[in-house]
Amino acid sequence: MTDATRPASPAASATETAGNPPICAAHEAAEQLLHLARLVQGGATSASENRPALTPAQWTALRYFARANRFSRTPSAFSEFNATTRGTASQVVKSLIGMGLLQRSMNQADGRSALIDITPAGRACLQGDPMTTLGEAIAALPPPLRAALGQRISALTATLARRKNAPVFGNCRDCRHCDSAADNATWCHCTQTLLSASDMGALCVDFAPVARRA
Amino acid sequence: MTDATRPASPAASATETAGNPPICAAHEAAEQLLHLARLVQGGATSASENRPALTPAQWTALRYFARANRFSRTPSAFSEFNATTRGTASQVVKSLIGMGLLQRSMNQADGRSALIDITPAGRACLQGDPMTTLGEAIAALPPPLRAALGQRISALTATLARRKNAPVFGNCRDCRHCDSAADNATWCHCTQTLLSASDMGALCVDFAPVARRA
DNA sequence: CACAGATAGTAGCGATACGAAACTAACTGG
DNA sequence: CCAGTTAGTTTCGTATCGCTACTATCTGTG
Repeated sequence: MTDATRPASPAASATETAGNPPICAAHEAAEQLLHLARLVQGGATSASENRPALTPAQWTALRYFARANRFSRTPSAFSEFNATTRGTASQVVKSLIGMGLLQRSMNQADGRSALIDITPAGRACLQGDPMTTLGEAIAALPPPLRAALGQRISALTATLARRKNAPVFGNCRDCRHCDSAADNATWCHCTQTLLSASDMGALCVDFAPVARRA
Repeated sequence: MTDATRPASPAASATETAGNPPICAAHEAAEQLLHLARLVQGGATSASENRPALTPAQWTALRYFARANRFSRTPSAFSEFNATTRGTASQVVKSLIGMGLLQRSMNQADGRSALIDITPAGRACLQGDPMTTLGEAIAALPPPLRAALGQRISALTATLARRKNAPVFGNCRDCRHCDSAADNATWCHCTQTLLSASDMGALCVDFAPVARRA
């Protein structure tokens, strides 16, 4: 391939990126981060035997209801988490229920509220989550780098969520509502319940530096 | 709020997250990363005076054509970059041209190819890019953390892109086609052209650990 | 108890994103 | 000259997603 096949003359190169301040490293990193997310979600979401070709929104919902604790598995909480409207969230949930990946049950104490739980089929489906490729890539990092990366991303998420007026959705282990009395159990002052060890790693709407219901 | 208002009995808590292996840190970081991207793109993309309410895909395209070098500003290159089809990329470009944010010109050497350039209006529009909130949050990090974060994200992007059969799209300064002879200019063996300093910071389709045209 | 206001969830509408496939035009190699 | 490839567009069907309106339920106050 010779120079003649290239579109721009050398003289043209002066104008094309001129007048443009050199992109700062932070801006560039932000672009790469969005690009990374796009690569995970967009590229070739084809179905296979154990991967039923869910849309990005459906994967997000399935992941959410697999990870959220029992106070947070409602359509409304998911809509807040995902920075969308309740209507949109309701549709996504409905579609997943129709596939048998989620199931709905009534809240005995509040007739308005619905409890959404992931089904065994839903858990099996999560094994084919396209996001796991990213998880594996992160897992391949040396442990100190991986830990630092996770901390940074968490902090950025919190910053952005605050700026977008979305709730922060942290883990109970970092929540100031929680009182770690014993080794295996923790008292949550917000929900007035005793949390098991598995609860501690789950997402919670009531996560708070800022108390929302106290 | 008392315990009675809470939906699940303590006994139910044993089943809801049981049978679920504790989510590993890498998986959790991957989820947070996608969540972060969602917060940037999804939440309240309302229009204001200098921000014309573009869709996420349109923002991505506008950013791409602002940053890509002169060999990479084509609809096809953008479609590869964004892990989408040429048809979709064509539509997004057309819409931005209709808004006057991009402009098209013919490639003299190849009648099939189109050159897409960002207009002054497009550059002005980028000032209102919702992604800048993320850029600012990253810029607020201490410099060593920021640099490490950027490196990690770049590496992850490259890994994922390779796995998705998408091109890697790096900067010329990291490309092995490039031969830094002088301080201000670099010879690119791939395109047989002399690159200016501003070219070096731009995205290139021909970026290569793997030579695609050599 | 009555009632106003807030909240959980759903339904329908419209605009749009996106991928798949078909198509045209132009380039490339023999 | 001609088969094969590549750049780009168009069309179409599906799904996303925000918005608005609506119902049902809960909560607080007098």
